[in-house]
Amino acid sequence: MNYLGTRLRELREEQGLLLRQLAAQLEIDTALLSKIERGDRRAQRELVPNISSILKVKEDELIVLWLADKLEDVIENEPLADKALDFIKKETK
Amino acid sequence: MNYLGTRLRELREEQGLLLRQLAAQLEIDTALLSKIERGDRRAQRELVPNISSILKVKEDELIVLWLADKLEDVIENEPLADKALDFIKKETK
DNA sequence: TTATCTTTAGACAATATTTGTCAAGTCAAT
DNA sequence: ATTGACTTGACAAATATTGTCTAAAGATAA
Repeated sequence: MNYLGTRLRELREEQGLLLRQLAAQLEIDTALLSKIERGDRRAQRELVPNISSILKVKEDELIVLWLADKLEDVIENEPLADKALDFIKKETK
Repeated sequence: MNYLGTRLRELREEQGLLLRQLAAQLEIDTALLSKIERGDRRAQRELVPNISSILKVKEDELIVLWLADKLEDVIENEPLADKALDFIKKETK
């Protein structure tokens, strides 16, 4: 899964921006942005606010997606993922 | 939070084992085991099955705790943690 | 108190993982 | 066939994590 990257590509295309244009604004390499959108790399946490302001979308939305990607990285291929999620939801409440 | 380490210490003490005894069986350094129990280090994923067999507790229980610790590492200090957890629970269902 | 045993702390080393870069590649449209 | 947009793969650089060693702290008994 790649929630953030998928959403970024969607937003970028909606706004008719090229990878290199958005990459330039974010001051990152075009290839890296391509990888982020495709889920080959994760965006740095600090990049998310920049992205949200450039693409004019609520920061919270993107942070949730970024976190979801990170959570997925932890639980992928883990049969007990669901139990762990329940556990932690219960614990942190 | 340190779910796994807390539980390990509990189990080890119940069984009257010293750090160095358990560490020896796990073939890890005593100081490292101390850190794991105290949450200063995370156990390696592959260690969990060994631990469960030595302490004679169901592997699943410890894996859930290990995963919970890892999930916590991702969401700690994140105000949107709860939303991300909900999101991913919904998505992976 | 001192001697001994267990556990912890801290600095550092060793490893592993993640992120970033570059150059070359594909693919579509012209 | 050239150009422009994007992707890929190998590698480098940067970060993060895990492990080790030594000394210190804490407890307890002699």
